[in-house]
Amino acid sequence: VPELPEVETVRRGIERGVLGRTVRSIAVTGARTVRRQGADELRARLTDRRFESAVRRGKYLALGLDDGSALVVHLRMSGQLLHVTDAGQAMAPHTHVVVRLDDGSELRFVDPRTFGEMYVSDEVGEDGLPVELARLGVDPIVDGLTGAQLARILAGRRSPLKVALTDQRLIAGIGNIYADEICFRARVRPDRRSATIERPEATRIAKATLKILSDAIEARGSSLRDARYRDVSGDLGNYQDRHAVYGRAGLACRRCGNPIVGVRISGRSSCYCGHCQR
DNA sequence: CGCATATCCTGACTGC
DNA sequence: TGCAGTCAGGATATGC
Repeated sequence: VPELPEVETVRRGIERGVLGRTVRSIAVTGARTVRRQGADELRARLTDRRFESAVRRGKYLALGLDDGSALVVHLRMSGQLLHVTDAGQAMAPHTHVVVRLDDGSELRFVDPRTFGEMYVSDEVGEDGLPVELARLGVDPIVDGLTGAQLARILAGRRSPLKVALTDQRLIAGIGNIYADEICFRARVRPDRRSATIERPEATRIAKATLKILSDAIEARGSSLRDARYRDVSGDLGNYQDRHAVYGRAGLACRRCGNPIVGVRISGRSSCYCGHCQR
């Protein structure tokens, strides 16, 4: 379940190992991964291009190419973008796209559930961001997030706080896991109506957002038990060990010892401490 | 318009 | 032990 910290970890791996490399050839074996353009189009746009930059916004990666276009990648639920230095290494099951680079290494897109996708965007702004990603809201790590900003975002919304936190058009990069963790750290229940969040609470939520996301990036993301998430080197993240509420329904709260409550908010499983969070 | 729900998909887990 | 059924969720389309 890659969210902002996982995608940022992947971005950093790409930045270290792939920038400056040129695409020799690509092989597409999973049509759904390239559904936006099709295999032929992707091959035509990528072949002989050199990777020059790696930009992230929310959960999207945009890998800038030397002709001004960008390879856009979204991992969705189960996608992995691996940088395999030994091309002889066996293909993982559900490898849908292989991009062969001029140093003999390969970028491999692996995705059991096939929700993830990649395509090449022509319209890329000065900031390296494809124009169609402008619909995304504020990225808490790239842009920062203040209490005042968050208060404006939440004002007048009748839906639960968690719905706003995970709405990519408002704030980009937070998914189900980090939304619950942020609410716990801010001591606010995720099912509170956004409009009822008071200014001091908005400040706490904004600060918790920056702290949780940057700690998670430092820990190289969260890899759950069933998790597909791995970084470009195939390594797991460590932040799952520090989850306070996510996936801990029925277990004792690490702060107060009361059982963590599991509920469904807008169709998504959610966990919070009924004692620590108001 | 705003918010809720269904959909895509495979693998891990649950229960009989 | 085996197997059917359930759950997981990011983004988007559709429904109320």
